[in-house]
Amino acid sequence: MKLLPYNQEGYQLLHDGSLCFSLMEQNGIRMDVAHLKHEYKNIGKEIQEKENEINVLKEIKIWKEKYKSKFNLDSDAQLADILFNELKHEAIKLTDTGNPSVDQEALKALNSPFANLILRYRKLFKIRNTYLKGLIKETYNEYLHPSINVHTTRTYRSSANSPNIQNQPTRDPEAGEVIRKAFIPREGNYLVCADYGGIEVKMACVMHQDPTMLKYLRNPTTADMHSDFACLLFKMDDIDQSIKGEKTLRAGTKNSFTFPQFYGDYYGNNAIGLWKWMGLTSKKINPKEGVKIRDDITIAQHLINNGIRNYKQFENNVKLIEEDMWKRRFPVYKQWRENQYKTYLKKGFVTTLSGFVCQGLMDKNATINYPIQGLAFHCLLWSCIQLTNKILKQRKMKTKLIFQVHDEIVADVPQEEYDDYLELLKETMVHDLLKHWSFINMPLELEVDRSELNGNWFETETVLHYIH
DNA sequence: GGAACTCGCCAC
DNA sequence: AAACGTGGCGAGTTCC
Repeated sequence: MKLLPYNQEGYQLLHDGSLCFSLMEQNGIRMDVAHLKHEYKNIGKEIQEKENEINVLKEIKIWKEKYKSKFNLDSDAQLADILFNELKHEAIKLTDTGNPSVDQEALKALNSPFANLILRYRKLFKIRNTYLKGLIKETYNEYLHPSINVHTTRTYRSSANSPNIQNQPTRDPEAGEVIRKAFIPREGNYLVCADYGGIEVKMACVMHQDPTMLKYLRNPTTADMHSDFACLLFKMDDIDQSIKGEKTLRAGTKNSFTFPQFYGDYYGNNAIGLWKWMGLTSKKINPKEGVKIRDDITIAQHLINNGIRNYKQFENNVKLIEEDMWKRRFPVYKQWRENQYKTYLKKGFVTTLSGFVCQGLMDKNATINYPIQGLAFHCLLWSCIQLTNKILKQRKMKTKLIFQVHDEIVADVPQEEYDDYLELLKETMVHDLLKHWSFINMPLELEVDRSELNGNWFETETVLHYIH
């Protein structure tokens, strides 16, 4: 895969972007080394405890008898052999190469003390060996200087290594706390995290200009795409996000239907995901199971009341909503997708609006997704460059950009510069970008989270939600 | 002893 | 007819 600027603008973006990121690398991230070392020991003890608990189980006896001195708790191949050959469990899923899988989903399905302990052990092992170990290794004089690359991805996104600053845990609260508490601002500073809301969906829309999607994106306070699809999928009149179960259904729709559909997924996978989000554990529908919606009834009971009595019928509804989505709601978007692929077949490449060529062997999804991901990231890259220029040249501020995660910029900001920096973010990431790329014909959203003064990356609060 | 592979899992 | 996009990395494993 060759990376290739399409025009002068593309070239300049990578040139300035490289310089900007190189400065970020120099700035570095302040780390709480004592915390890292303390947690490394702490988690180590927990790992040892789990090992001890696992070691007395009957499954381990069988495992050790078979593998003798080669016994290795960290070997997935051995684990699969014991579970599926020796203990005759049924494999519920296979790996890419056709072997029985022992990933999280497969082990959860076994629902045994042994499988659950392995999962717990793995999680702790990951926190210690991938994250804590990597952070300790790469921290010099209390600062971390991750490498940021702009030349490694087919999509023209960035990547990061040593360590990968772009995949630090956050969704799992336990891992998030252990790791993100180690990231701290300089003395007297805040960590300020600014991210674009829905930038990929917006950049897709910039290209396809589907009128229905435009309407959603131009009316963010009154229209909500994910709620609308949730209503169709679950046969509800509306979604009340103040009800916990209904909020979950909306989140499930977003994560298991809308976004995967945009990436090129289909109803079959979506239905499996949605079933889990509802809290249903087997393909046989159980009216007592599932999240509670309004009037305190389960989603399973609600579906039954509305004529969906089994998984197959639910999957069929997802199929109907998929058709509705592309044929009736977003026909222009659908046509644009077809045209992307046709263009590629004819010319051998597609381009991004930021000035790059996507070429090489691509399947249909790639011709659709690469230009979207690239352009979305280039919104952030452009903002990083402008922010850096303003901070250094125009304002001579002490604020430092320290890293970036695709659609989020993290800065280390002195208390006295905080108000100015917040204004700079709004001006640059929203107003200036809209002027710079006038093809962006919809509002942009900016969310800013801030740590406490002398706080850390784990304990942050939202200080701004800006739409313009 | 290192390269290349598999698997699993973290992020957007 | 088939069916989810982009990365990095630790550990195990296989091969040379």
